[in-house]
Amino acid sequence: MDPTGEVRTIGADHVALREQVLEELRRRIVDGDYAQGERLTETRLADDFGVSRNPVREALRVVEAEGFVHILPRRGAVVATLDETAVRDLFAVREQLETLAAGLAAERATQKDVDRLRRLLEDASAATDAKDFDRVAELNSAFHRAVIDVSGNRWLLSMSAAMYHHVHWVFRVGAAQRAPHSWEEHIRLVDTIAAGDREAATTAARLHVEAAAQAALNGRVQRPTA
Amino acid sequence: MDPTGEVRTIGADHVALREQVLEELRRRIVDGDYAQGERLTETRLADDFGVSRNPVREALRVVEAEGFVHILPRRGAVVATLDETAVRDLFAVREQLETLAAGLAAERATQKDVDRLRRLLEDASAATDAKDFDRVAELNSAFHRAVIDVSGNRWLLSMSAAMYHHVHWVFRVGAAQRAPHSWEEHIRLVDTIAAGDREAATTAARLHVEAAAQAALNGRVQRPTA
Amino acid sequence: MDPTGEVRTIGADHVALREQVLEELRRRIVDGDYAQGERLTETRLADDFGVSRNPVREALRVVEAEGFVHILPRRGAVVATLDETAVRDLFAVREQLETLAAGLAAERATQKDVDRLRRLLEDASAATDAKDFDRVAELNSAFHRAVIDVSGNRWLLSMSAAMYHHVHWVFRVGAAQRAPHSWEEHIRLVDTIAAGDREAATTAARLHVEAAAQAALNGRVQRPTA
Amino acid sequence: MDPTGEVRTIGADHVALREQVLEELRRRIVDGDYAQGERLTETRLADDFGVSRNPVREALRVVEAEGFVHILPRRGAVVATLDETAVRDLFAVREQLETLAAGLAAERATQKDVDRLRRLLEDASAATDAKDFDRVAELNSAFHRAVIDVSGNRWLLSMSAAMYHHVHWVFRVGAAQRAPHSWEEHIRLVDTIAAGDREAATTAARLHVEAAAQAALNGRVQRPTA
DNA sequence: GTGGTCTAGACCACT
DNA sequence: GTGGTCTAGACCACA
Repeated sequence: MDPTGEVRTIGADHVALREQVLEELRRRIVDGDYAQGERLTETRLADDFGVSRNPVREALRVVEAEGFVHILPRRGAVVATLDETAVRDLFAVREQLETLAAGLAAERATQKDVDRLRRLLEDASAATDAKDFDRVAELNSAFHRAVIDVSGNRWLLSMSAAMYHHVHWVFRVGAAQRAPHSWEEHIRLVDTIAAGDREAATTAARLHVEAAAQAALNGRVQRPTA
Repeated sequence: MDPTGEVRTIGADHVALREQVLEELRRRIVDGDYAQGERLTETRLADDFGVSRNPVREALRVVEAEGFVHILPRRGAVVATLDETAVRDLFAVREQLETLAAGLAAERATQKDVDRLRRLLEDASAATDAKDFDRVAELNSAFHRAVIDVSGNRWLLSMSAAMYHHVHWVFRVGAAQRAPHSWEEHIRLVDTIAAGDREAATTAARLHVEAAAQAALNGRVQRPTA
Repeated sequence: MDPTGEVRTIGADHVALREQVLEELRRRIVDGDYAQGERLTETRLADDFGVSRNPVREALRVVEAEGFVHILPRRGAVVATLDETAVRDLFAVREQLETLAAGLAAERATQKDVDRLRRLLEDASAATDAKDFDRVAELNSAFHRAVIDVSGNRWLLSMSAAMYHHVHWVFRVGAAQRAPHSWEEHIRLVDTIAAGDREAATTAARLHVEAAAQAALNGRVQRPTA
Repeated sequence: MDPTGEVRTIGADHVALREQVLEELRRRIVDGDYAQGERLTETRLADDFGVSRNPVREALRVVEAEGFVHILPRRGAVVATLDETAVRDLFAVREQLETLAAGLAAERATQKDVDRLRRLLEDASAATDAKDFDRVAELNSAFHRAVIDVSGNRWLLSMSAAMYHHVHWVFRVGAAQRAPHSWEEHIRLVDTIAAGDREAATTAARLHVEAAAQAALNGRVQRPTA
């Protein structure tokens, strides 16, 4: 997100409690610490995080808008459930957004952008060799965010942020075995972007998402809780 | 939206303050009551709405997530700016989501769904004749939401909610003259959905969004406010 | 400082901007990034840290109380100068405080306390072998703080905090060659504490500080700037 | 304190608001106007002193560093509590610093220094006869500061400033009956300093502090306030 | 609703 | 003009 690598000041780095709560809450859902269908009361979350209920409330509004929880009036929040329909719907949308991103990226990518993408591929390759699968998952998200970044479309950027968290979620609670395979598709995608071939990039993105959807829907483990 | 038509209880009808604040806040931005670039302090909003600052804070997190305002750490909220790039980006994403919705709707629409869509078209026609343009704009959003509803994809539904508010915004602060024209495209779209022709529906949606984008980008009035 | 190793919550970990500015400011002085005698304007520091001037002002009051800067009325802050007298004065005071601490520690140390001290000695030994001198300096401060912690005297604790930052400063801008030697003295000190011998502990502390003072005064590099 | 006796300009006399707030705040704590354990909100202090909250905040940082209040993150300031342990710890440290000061003073005192000390003793004697106990307490602090001043150790000077305010605090909230007695010990101390006898001065200082500690710990009135 | 925290801006004294 | 000082106002978090 900050490709310049410049030194950040204290002021810019300082994050509000609300923000930290938001990230930790999202992480716990995505990582399955808070299971699907689990009831999340404000008090419980406030205790878990060692803060008062106010920052918790604001964080809950955001994860609700992102679709991670449902908030029932006067009944509190419940972690959303990833049933097959939800996953299918998610990937259908993802395909549309990602093909658009790939096409735009192919038109706009500079050499620097391509270098950045290739570097992510190399890092992922190294992490895969080292069997550091958490890092691989992280780099997967980073790669797709980078493509969207290159596309230059700010709406894609803001809409896809929540989407990739969900994609991550699907694979965390599902199967991780697809990791090695997907990176070959990533390489093809970067090649088409580097070639500036919009058509080919769009197709490469479509194939990648369709393969990912296939994997997600087959490999899924049903674990709705409570 | 509530096809059951059953009587709702008081408890179910009650909407949280936060929710009312959210809708009114969004309305004021979309209607231009709060101009682009305008600074929105929590205290001012709390006064405007006659509530305490807490529900205002939570509503602000949501409109931020929806892209209507930017929140600067320790500096407060500022209404987002609809420059040409933002509009272009918005319509590029809209095209992807709406073509997907149209294709899915063509596959899944029942006779009842088609009737519902046609009824909206008729209402809009009547409203146009009556020169009730606010109602027309409202029906425009309702129509597109209905198509997405028919598509049955819940992700589309949740992602597009914020999107249509933005589309609405673009036309409010831009030009409204496109209204009569767009309904002819809507009729064609419903015809293709009724015919169950996915391909044709996708194309009809694309043409519609492209025409809308064209209109939005040409008719746009520059009114960024300090 | 937190020997229990328990998980800290977000709320407890969150630090005010003022606090971060304070630590970074102190670090930059101790590390020589801000040289002795250098003028520190509030604006410059605010820019350096990317914050407004208010947290900077509050941090300046603290480093002034700690003796790192002098604040001239309506003239701003200047980094203090470590001349020979200052170093001599510092070590004279340190001797008094550290001999008291050692004596009290000998009287009160539990087995757990002794284990903690020995662990620090081992860590330092490892860091010395690894030639990680920054870590050695850090462990040096940690060791002395631990002794004072064991002494149970809260006044010693609060007064010595600033003092050890100064000691660190003296060695950073002076010579680092004393590191290996001092740890032998530390070992002797821990042995006397473990034996519960107040007299011997007091003596060991005195000898250690005197040797450190000797080293500091001989090895000192004169670098007052501006 | 200003032996030159020259006329001071207006500029030099002007003290920053922050400084005045600091001294008044410290005075009110030491005099018990703000009781132990009392909560001190910024707004309240700002009102009490008729200034804005900013100089109050800066003063609070200083009294915190001096140990008069504890500042809880995001919760505000509370006046510290003088329980028996705190007093005992304080006097243990005081003994170390004061014996050092006495020894150094014995080595370095000029005739002028000795005269200055004797004059303070006479003033105190007069004030005691006049039963002006506030003045006596003030002269007590002035005497000890003068000894440290004569010692020439600037670290002692800066560290002991806060310490004597605390000593003063202990006697204000405790018992004042020790005043007459302590001056005899002061006289002996000055005699040893005048004689240039480091050993004897150190001993005299130790006996004095031990007697003071004894008095403080016995005469203490328990008044921790909610 | 109260209170801590930070920012922006105005004042004013020394260059 | 530069820079320390203070005030006003607003965000953020707690109860």
